[in-house]
Amino acid sequence: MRHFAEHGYQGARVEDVARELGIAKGSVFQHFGSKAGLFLAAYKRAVSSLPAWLDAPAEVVDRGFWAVLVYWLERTEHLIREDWIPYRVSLIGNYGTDLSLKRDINRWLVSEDPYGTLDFVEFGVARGEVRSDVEVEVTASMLDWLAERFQDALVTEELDPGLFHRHPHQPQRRQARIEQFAELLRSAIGTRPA
Amino acid sequence: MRHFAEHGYQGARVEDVARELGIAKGSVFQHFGSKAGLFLAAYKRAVSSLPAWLDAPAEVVDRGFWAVLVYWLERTEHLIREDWIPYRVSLIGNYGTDLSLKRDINRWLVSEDPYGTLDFVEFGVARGEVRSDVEVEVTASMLDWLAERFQDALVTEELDPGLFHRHPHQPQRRQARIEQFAELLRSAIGTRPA
DNA sequence: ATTCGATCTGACCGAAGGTCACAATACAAC
DNA sequence: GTTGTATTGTGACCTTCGGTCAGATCGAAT
Repeated sequence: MRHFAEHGYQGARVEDVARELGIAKGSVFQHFGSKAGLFLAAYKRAVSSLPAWLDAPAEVVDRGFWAVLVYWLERTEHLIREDWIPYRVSLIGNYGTDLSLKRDINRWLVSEDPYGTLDFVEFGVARGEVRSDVEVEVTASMLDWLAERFQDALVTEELDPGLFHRHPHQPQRRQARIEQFAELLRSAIGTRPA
Repeated sequence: MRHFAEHGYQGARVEDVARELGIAKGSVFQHFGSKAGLFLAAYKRAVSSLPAWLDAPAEVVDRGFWAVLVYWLERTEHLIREDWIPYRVSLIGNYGTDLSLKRDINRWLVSEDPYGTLDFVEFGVARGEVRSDVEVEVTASMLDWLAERFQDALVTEELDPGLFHRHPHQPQRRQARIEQFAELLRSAIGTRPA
């Protein structure tokens, strides 16, 4: 994980990873089959170590779906500074490998749902905070896509369409963006006010 | 473009591209500097060849923002079948290269806005069909992200099953998906009914 | 025809993913 | 402890492919 996080997928060399682990290059291929297999294992570990939506503190969860959403949006930057390696690996897996590996990654994401997005959406629907007139899967996909992309933009200039990094050092703007984003999301998938 | 579309980024070999063009490998590097440079050029061409939002037929544009949106959502599948190469190249650029190349791609997308998303959103705001209580950039980013992702899902359904979808391809649900997607988007960024 | 810069060429290089015959180790049976 | 077998580890070697460069070729100006 660390090596991929530091060097990217292409930039990471299997032999270096092996040397750091004190084993021979051949052993890495013995265990993981290929560089892609090695990365996939690292990716799964990285993503599994990240918090799921409903892992927010109990008092936040008690306040409901939207409190949890805003909690994580605001918390992302913090988490990344504390523990940037899994985020970086996840970013690389999402955008920086190749399509066949991306397919394996996606299959895994769909089957494992490591962030518990489906649970989270169902939690929101059960509380009457998320609309139920659209299939849960569609809502969950939308939340997945947008939250992932928004976090990625928040975190890295590589994927930022100018939202956060165009004007450096404007924390109040960042906060405004988070609020606007949550507002758009609330409008999209929240229950309509009567 | 064709070669990248058929083989992916990693799978495309510069020498093969050169041979197909009837020139020497060295010449490719002369012109484009590197494989990444070659791909970037192909990517720009591919995306530039795709229609912008407001390139929809005049009578559709006359019917407003949401008519244009639905027009393109429904038309995408057609376009992809007629002319899959640029879509595939765009997909590869979005997910299948590496982060440093992705950075260049993103810079270009932000500076060129090849789909004219900002124009399109401003068009919608001017007609009172898109909300104006949120910064245009945020709205445009959201539209960009979702439309891109939606399109990718359609492309990969045809070209690379299992890459994006929670569910296997179900043609009869296609229309429903498009409608739900448009509905979510309308809720998110449309003007609120009074 | 000559000159000279721009462009093209392909043999060559080096890096890195991947292989495999052999070595080392672990473990079971006696 | 010894022997036999299976599992795991090793690193020299192979192949592929992005990238380089010295020389060849082209083309416009004189």
